Amino acid sequence: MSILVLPSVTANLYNLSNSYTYSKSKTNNDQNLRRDTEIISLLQQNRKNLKHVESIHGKAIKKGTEQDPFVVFDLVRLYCKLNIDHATKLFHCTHNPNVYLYTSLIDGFVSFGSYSAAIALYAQMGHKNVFPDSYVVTSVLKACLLQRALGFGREVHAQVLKSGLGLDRSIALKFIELYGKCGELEDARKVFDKIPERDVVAHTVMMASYFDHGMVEEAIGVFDGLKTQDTVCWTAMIHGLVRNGELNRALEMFREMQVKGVEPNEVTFVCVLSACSQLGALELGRWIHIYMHKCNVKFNQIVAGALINMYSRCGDIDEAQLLFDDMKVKDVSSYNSMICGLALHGMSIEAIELFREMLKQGIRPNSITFVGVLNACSHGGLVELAFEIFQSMETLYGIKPDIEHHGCMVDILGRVGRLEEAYNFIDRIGAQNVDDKMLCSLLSACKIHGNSEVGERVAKRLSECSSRMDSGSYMMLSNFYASLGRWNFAAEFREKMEKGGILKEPGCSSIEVNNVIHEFLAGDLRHHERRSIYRKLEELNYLTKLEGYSPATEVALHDIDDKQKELALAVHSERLAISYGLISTEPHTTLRVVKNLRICDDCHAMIKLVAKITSRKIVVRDRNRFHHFENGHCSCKDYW
DNA sequence: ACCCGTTCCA
Repeated sequence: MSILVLPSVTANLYNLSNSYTYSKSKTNNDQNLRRDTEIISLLQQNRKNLKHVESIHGKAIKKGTEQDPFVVFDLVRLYCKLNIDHATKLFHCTHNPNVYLYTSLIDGFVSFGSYSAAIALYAQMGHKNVFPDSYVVTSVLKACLLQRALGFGREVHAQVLKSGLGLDRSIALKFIELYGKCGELEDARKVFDKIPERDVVAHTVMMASYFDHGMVEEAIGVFDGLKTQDTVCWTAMIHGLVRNGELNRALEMFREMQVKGVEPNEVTFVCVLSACSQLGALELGRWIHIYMHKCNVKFNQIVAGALINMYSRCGDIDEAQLLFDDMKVKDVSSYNSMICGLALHGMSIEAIELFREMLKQGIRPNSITFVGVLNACSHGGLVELAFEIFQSMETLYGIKPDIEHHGCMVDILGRVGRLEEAYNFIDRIGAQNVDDKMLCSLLSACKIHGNSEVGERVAKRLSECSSRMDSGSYMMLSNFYASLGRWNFAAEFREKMEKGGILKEPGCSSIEVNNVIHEFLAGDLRHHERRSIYRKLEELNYLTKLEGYSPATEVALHDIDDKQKELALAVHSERLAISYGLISTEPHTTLRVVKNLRICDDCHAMIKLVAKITSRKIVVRDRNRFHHFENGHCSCKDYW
């Protein structure tokens, strides 16, 4: 069968005649014959190509079967995937569209991101006296939850209860999801509790809703309420724990899943790899990588990206690079993972070269790409290049810089000491592009460069956005004033923080030894080998002082005497983690430490010497980037 | 005739 190609199909397409009726000779009483099977099977075979679908549509018009509800239905569904405007026009040319046709176009709008159009169409359906079925309701609820249209969702709920569709399973699932996404957990729970046969899917939806809002224990309660959990349910559990920062619990769950004999799938592995990335658990990550091959996991783009991310965030940028080079098909996310990884390791030139390579391959950068590239510029001190790229975002790639990108620019200017410029930049970009993170970064730069004049202006501005300040901002302000010796101001911000019920995020470092993550807080005495750890630390203090290390007491900012300051510094969490690493691993083993805050000058200076004295490579990931210490030097060249 | 819940990079 050849495809009839009309010269200007699209032009004629929507002048549909009103005369469509089957003549007696073409129909009999069998409903199945009341459809143009030829057109439908043609559409089945040519679903991917807009031109082909258009010409089949033309053929239907010629045959006079273009109002056949089955033909229109298939056409609208295909057009929805190919060209939403075609779908809309065809819909409006259809006489008395039935509920199926409404469903297809509503689904089309949803996948196109036009949620309000989907909702409007559903409302219009009511006015045309077309009665909803369970499918169209689930479709419009999908639009409601993505649009967070809680009010309309409630109207639909009332309608559904009246119409008798209230007991439908898929509708109930969507209501749980809608209420869950909108933060109405009690309503979500009510729907969940009313489902007569709560299966694993309903439990999974309810669980994910709790996790979305940080209600970890409630989510676990729902999970435990099931007798048997399947792969997806376990995965939702692991993902929920990861999202809520319960990384070790997530890994425990993964182990338990294996004990119970439930096969993980590629989604499970992506979640587990994310936990490894955040923990810096390289050995475990490597083991999982090997294990994935045994589980016949599909290595799709997301899985590959998760692996690249894991290796680079765990400090093994070479392995990340090898994986990236091996990828046959690379999309924008693959490049983003690698660019961000290189930036994290301070490999600015490599990151920017990769960005150029990506452009050469014709891959369009997105907003995340630029965060990575600008971060790379920041770590390399490449100010002018950063401005060039920043400007090109909108002019060349049509991407409006958001708050994150503006933050990178402030960071870059601050780091190289162009503080006045950075301040003017913030003034220029408008309040909607300024956040406390950005002001903190500039204030930190002012402190490092000893510019109290700009610093005070920034501090004033930062303290004015107290409504959305976190512990980092308060500590920054307190430390800034302390560095000027203005102890009363310093104390005031600490008090404000305590009164506001905001807890200081404690410095925490972790190190992986034999697949176990050991965590240390500053001055931590919980570890069972604490005696040996502190003995090692004392030895290191002694040896590094011989090498010329002198504790820079001004970085410890309490109003206490110098000896006390030295003591406070001496037990910073990263030092404990390194001491433990030294006593628990073979000589020459690389130590990898992950710290949740930024490393301080003093620890940085000391670790350089520790690496030299012990002939170890020491890799530290802090909040911002990696530091590779070796033989008395750091890969960041003391610039971070 | 429309299809259940879980995924990386800032």
